[in-house]
Amino acid sequence: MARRKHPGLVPAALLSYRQGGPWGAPAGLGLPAGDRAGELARGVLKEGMRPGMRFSQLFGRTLRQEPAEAETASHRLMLKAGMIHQVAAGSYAYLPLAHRSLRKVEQIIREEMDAAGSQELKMPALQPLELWQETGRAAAFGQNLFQLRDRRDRPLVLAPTHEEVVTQMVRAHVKSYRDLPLILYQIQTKFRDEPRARAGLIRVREFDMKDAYSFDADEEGLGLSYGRMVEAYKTIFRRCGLPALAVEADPGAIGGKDSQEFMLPTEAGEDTIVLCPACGYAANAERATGVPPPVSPEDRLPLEEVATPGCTTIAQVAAYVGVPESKTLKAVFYVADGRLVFVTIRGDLEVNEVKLGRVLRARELRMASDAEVSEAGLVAGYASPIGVKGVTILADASVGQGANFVVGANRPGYHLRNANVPRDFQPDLVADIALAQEGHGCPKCGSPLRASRGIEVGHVFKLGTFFSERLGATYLDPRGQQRPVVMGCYGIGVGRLLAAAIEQNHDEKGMIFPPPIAPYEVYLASLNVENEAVRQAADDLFQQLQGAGIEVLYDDRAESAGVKLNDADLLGFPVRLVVSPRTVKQGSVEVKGRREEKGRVVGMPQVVEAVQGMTMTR
RNA sequence: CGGGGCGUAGCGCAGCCCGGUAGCGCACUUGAAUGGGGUUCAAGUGGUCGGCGGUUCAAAUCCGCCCGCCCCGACCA
Repeated sequence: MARRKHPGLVPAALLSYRQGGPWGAPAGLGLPAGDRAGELARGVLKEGMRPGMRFSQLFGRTLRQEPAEAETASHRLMLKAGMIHQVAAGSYAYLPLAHRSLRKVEQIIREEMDAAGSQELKMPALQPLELWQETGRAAAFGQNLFQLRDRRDRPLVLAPTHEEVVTQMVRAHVKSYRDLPLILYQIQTKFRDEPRARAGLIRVREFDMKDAYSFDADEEGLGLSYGRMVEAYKTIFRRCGLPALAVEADPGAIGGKDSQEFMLPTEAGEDTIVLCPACGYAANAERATGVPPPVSPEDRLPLEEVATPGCTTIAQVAAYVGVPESKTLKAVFYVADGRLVFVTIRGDLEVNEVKLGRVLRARELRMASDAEVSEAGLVAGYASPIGVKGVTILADASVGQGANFVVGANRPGYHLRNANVPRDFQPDLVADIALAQEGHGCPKCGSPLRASRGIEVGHVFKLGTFFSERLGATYLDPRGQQRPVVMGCYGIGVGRLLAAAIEQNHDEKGMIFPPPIAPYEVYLASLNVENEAVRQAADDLFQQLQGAGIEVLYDDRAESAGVKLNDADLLGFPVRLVVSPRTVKQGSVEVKGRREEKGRVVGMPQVVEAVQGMTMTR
């Protein structure tokens, strides 16, 4: 830690940043009175945040080498910059720089949620397990739910989300249609015992989330609330400087109607999204519909057996028989809630397990083991939907869009060619269970789809009456009828948003913060602090900037120029100011934007104005 | 949970095979020089070698068990 003057005992009133306490400025110097109104007008974000900080007193240090464990850019850079500190797998402390960014994100979220008419509150993270059993979600979350017991041995959970509690609370306080509509939100710590935490703040086990819940009298009301939240989200991401993309998402186990995810496109993303450059269709690959490449029509030929020794994969079979993969049928076996399901799909396509699970209404879905497959009388690698009994056969829609397929013969070393539906076998169910892939046709306009990776930073969801029915959250309508409230929920991962922003905005030297969420707006470096004139000029400039309400980290450390300039690039604030013997001699300062190649020299009296010109973008 | 890798100073690593004084670079402290892209020299501080047990005269090193962390997969309202 940097050496500093011990603050000693200072009356509390003097510690306010307005007074210029020993942390914000040298004792005794004090800060100019400043223009608080003007400062706030530049962005309510500054509320409660001290605008200036000396690097020599900042908690957290930048590292020369990067911790070996970090691979993802945001993880690596945040560790290197001393912004985060790992405490356990998926559990991080936010040091002051990260904390400032997070507070800015939260503040933007608050402003937009408030503007959309929702009310902030805060619910407990510690909740009785019983509440989660009432809705069946204790089982649905399974191992992901953190559970613990109190001293009286009562089972408790650390909440992964708050639908149960908010619904229970609304049940007690909402009685009439006159109490609706209602949107409540909080920014709260969530706990999820993820199977694998990864990539720094991208997937963690303890994280802060803004979660909002809407309560309406009917579906139409829900539509309005949902629309308002979508608009608020667009504004939030735009204000954070992030081009988040709204994509159709899978509604999940609760079975709501609409669901959209807000994705930030980046290679480090965990999700695949498919989008149509022509018409704007965009969906999570879990959910997306793609039109598979067509196959040319042909006459139905008679079924015949062919020997295919050693051909147990689609690629081998297609090559051996001499047909394209799109003229074969793939057989995949799943166990859905204990029941074996024979899934067949055109050989050039992949099964989308999310769609499959939804079609089967399965709570638990997994691939079948080889043993389970042979117990059902099927031959792995040569399994055939033709002549199978006692097993549910589910065919992808693509099976009906081709003819004369090569399928297994259900005996080792043989396949059948010229299989046709429904002539040769009749599926119990035909549905779209194919994974949409790059190059498939857009379901809206037919143009080729593109695929991209993305990080989910927000999710909005129409819940309907799932929770209100189970927990008895009802209201009386104007005719005195008791009805369940209709709900929606809306989440944004705050820390993940910060990580995603860095993921998307960095170069080989460091982070490049979108200005609205940068920890500070300005990095002020003094080169050669031993030089009294430099020190004096930099100190003065530091005071001036703070007085103008500009957020500035003043690098007053006795470090070499290289160290300071590299740290400036690493931390990636929007503006870098350099005061050096050279600039002092000219009565000027070097001003450089983080994305700019070269700085420019600005006369000392014009510096504040120049900086304001570069940071007033919000 | 399956596969792989790793735990030695705040960070990056060597030492381990072949048992015998715990080392290097960075960071940190002191002094001197330097002063626009991780500068130089000198002298220092800092370590339960992840934990427990075993073998041995002697364990960072060999053996066993456990714990933690990372990556891939599975999983993921």
